Amino acid sequence: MLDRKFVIENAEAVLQNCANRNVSSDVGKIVELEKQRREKLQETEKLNAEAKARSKEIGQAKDDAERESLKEAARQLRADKDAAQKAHDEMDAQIREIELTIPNMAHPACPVGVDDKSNLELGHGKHKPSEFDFKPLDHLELGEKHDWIDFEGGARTTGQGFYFLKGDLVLLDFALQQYAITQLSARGFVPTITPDLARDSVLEGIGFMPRGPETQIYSVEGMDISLIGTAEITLGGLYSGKTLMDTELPIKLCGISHCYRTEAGAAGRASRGLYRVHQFTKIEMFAFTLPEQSDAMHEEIRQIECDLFDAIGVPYRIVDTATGDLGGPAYRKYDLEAWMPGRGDGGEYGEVTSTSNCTDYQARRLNIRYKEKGKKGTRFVHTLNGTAFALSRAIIAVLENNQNADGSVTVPEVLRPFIGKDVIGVA
RNA sequence: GGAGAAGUGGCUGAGUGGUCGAAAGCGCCUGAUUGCUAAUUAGGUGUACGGGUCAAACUGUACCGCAGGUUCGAAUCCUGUCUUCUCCGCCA
Repeated sequence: MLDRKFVIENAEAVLQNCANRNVSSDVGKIVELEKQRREKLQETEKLNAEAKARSKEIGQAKDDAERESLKEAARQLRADKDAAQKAHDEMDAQIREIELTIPNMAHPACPVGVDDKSNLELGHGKHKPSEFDFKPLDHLELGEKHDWIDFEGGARTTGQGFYFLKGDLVLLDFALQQYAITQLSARGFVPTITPDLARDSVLEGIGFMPRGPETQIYSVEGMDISLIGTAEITLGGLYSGKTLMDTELPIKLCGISHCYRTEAGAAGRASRGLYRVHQFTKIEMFAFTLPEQSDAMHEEIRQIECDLFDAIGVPYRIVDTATGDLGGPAYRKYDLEAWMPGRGDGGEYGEVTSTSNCTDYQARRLNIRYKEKGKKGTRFVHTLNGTAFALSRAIIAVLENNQNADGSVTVPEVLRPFIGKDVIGVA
């Protein structure tokens, strides 16, 4: 959510931004409604002040007659005030409804375009895609060969898109988690295991739609909680409604959680294997910062993502996401797309991480503020998130890039201490 | 899951229908004073949204977990809800 005053005072820029993001919001209506709302607010407050004054006089009334007449006057004023209040609240609700549809403003350097075709490639990782002197398998073929992944069993027990991970792949999964947690911890991100469910109000604050036909989220029947699609939700919700001290910031967290996604409407884009699944584990970075820290923090998180994927020997490219592909909360977003030799014909890049600077967009919805010592008032914090490893996709990248002619997979050196093997899938 | 108790300002904690944004203490800030990492003393010290101003000063409204209700008037009474604590049950 944007600041209401900002929207009113910069209606044209906000409208242009909506267009750039391929979102339609009735900004003009907000401007008009807000003007009316303020008038109504003043009327309400005036009536209320008047009613309060009468009520106070009742306590000191000389006699019953005077008391009764004051009561009547107060009753009338209160009724008028209630009517004005109601009108005001209705306008306020209408404004808020529109406000919720307005996306965050975009970083000035953000490539402008209505969809991902305008995404800008910023650079590549340390490693180049391998030249295999054999025909590389995709991760599903590798998984089948070694009995690592069982989608059939997943479908039988749970449903399409669920899977069992088995054997050495489990060790690889844990190794990636451990490595990420170790690295992030060393860089000041506090390891944090979060709930896998969150209140719908928190989901909404982060920018997800918990229910409805377009939802990507599994919700729990009869309760206002849902399975989270990412730890961003719970980590962001962690300080909802709180006012932090500026000296506490930045707060850097390394979230560990399962992620559940319905992937509704993704059928046409269905991908083989682990690429698009209903449940996976994710190690997620999250930061609460001062406004002036968020740009630098965003670069820091992006750099960590690069370091992690460089460390596990996966080739990738960095993408600066175009305005139309940013989603609602992001001010700027970088994706890492890993080279996946088994994807498409002869390999393709596939998204493995994403880091967003959401500035104060989520903080305003979640009401997360900070206070500067000695200064009056509070301001909203900035929030940022970024993927360290999404297990499933990181596994794809490791398996496909490090495979050998015999179908075994060389374990990236940094992961070996956690696995205890140099190679997995040896016949 | 069952039964109780409680949720007040940065903290502790008063307040059971009117003059309460809320006593007191602590903490914090400012000044005074004492030559000594402190004591004493005076004053100040919440947030949000409006009005006002170049900016302040100043000023209106709301906020005593949250949402409703009763009443001329609610921190105070009623209902619901959330959270916390205690006891019981169950259980990894």
